[in-house]
Amino acid sequence: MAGSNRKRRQDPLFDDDAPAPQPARVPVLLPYPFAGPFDYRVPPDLEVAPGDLVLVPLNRREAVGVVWDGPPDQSVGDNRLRPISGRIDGPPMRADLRRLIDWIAAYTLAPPGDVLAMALRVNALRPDAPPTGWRLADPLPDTRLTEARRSVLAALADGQPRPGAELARVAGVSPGVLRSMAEAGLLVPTALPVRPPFDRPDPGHPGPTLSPDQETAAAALRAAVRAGYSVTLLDGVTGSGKTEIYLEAVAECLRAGRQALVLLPEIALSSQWLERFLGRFGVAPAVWHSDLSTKLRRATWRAVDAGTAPVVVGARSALFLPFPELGLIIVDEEHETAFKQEDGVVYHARDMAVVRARLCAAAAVLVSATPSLETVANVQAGRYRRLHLPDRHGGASLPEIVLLDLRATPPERGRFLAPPLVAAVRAAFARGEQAMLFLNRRGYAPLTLCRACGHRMACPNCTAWLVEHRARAVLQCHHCGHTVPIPPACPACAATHSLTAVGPGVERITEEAQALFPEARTLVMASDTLPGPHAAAEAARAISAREVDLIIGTQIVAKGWHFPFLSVVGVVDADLGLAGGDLRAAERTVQLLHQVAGRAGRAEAPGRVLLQTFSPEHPVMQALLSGRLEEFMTREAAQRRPGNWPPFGRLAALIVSADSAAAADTVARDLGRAAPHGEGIVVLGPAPAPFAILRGRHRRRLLLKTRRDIPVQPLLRAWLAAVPVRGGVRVDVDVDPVSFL
DNA sequence: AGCACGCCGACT
DNA sequence: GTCGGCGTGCTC
Repeated sequence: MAGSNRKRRQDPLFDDDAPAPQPARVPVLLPYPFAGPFDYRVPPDLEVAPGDLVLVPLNRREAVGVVWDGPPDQSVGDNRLRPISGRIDGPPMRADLRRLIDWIAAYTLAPPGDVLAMALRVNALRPDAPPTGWRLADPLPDTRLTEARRSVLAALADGQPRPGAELARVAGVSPGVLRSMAEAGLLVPTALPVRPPFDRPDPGHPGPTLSPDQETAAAALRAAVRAGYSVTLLDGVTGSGKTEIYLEAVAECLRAGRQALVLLPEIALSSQWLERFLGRFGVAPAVWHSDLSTKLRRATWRAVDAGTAPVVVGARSALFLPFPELGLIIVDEEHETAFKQEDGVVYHARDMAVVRARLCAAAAVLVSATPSLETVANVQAGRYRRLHLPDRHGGASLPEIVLLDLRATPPERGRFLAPPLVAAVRAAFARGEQAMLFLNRRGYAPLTLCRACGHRMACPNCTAWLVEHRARAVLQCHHCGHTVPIPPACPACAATHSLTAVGPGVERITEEAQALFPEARTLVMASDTLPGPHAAAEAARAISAREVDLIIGTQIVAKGWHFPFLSVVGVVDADLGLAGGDLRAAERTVQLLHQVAGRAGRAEAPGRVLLQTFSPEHPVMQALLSGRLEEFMTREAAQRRPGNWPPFGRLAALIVSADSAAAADTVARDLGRAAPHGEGIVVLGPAPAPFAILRGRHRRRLLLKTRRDIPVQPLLRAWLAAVPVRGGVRVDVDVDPVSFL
């Protein structure tokens, strides 16, 4: 505000004839990894204010930047200052979004420019955006008109600009005619008016009837939406109707004339969610994800900015959309690790959603059947409120959980489905119901070894085995994508017919299932068999239409689907996620398996879930068996508290990576020596990162663990500044790491 | 991130 | 003899 003369107020202190107080220099944030904004000189004929998009000279080129806030840093002398080239038309970036960018940069230690780059990638209004439509020149030049040109003029006679493709079609001319008319000065390129591309959801549209419990929760959320900033955890078992409840909060937000954002972990798999939204409001919401078409992206961005997209459902990046009136952010499946962005700027969309809510005075609602320990800790500390739903809604009972001890009832040799599971699937088919087999592993087999010499097929770039994909006849690394044809002989000992698949993937389970149930119509759901939203939506439709008997899938089958005829779910390897000493392995396994189990028996048919395990006595299995998840999470939390592990302490990881092990070791050792120390501060490592070699780079890891009242960012900044990092070596920072890869 | 400058290999 | 590989350095 101060310093902007765009809106010159009648101020007695200023002589109206004198130039308005325009600062000589302003900070401009550029979408590049610099430590902070650069100062630029403001030319006398230009008026800029914070948030304006500007074109500036940078080195030997022009760059797009955003005029930032606060005083310029003055570290560069006036003589070295270069002038802003010009303002870019279009709405400025609003203050709350600028604060969000600053906040994320400060918290994650990412260069602010890198965070800005994410927000600008979301911005569909680039300076090179082509004109989006045509209107008639005024006045019209006096030119001879052909018949084709006359029909174009007729099509534009109502004064409404039209997009080129539409105009050519309506006028019945080729696009070339429009081009030549533009050259002749008859047509002028013009921005199309913001058409509301999204219908206004009607909060009064009759939705489903809520149970008394649901109505109580909905009323609490409505009140929260009216009250400004707050964070509420909405939790309850799968099937308790959480979606219906938070859609009431969305309705209340709409009644208040504000916008709502719903973040889903996997927007590509949201077809059923959209149907429920449609059922509640009668119209579809705006959808946002990274591979929207340019046209739809632009329309959506503009509509959000203009406030004519009242509800947006989207993936992580929707957090950076320019909502002018954001009143509510829902984070559905808040425990999902998909909300953590792992490359580039490393941030957790759930936590940043809470930050944005605070900056916008909006309500945040975190939704999950199995809330993360972080969120539960925030509830217990009084920072978040909690709305708990005790029951499944609509009379459907929770599925019966059965533990299948693989030691007691092992599968046949070379098979992976134990007889009781086979029998349960067969029984479901006999009743005309559907069954699902869940295994969180793509491909045919996770390991290939030579029976003759014991050689294991490993990735040359990563510390990982190659996964066999038999249908494509290749071995593939799931970390770097390295792919080789299945070799005809062992590469180590040259023995033929000696390579053996070890362990199952969904492909192998499919093979086994087809042998066991040859009459069943089988559908495989994995990220590589369902490429994109349409394939996933089509699969969901086929299942709901009972065109499928058996569903075999990886974790994408767990995501919120509602399959009314599915009554038996078999978990092929319930122990899978527990291996490897990850801090969150148990928590994540409970969350994933509970979610998978929730797919069974949501309608009339009661569900049965069979978990194949080698350790039925494991607390994770016992928690799933008893359904007392909260108790389990409390015990899990109790184990983390004494060592100050998250959520009771703070954690940050430094990943050192280099082309050579020696270079990585040197920097890792230097970091180890310069490690911060003090009361409540612990540094673990350096140690080889769990994938010691990834994509050909050698990786070492250090962990900084502090008491919760000690902020890690200043420690990290000082630490990194103390250790010079030479060329070819990178040190990546991950504040609040969720995975330990 | 770009885009330059800067020193060592296979080509018109 | 040049074109060109990408290593590292700088950008208000």
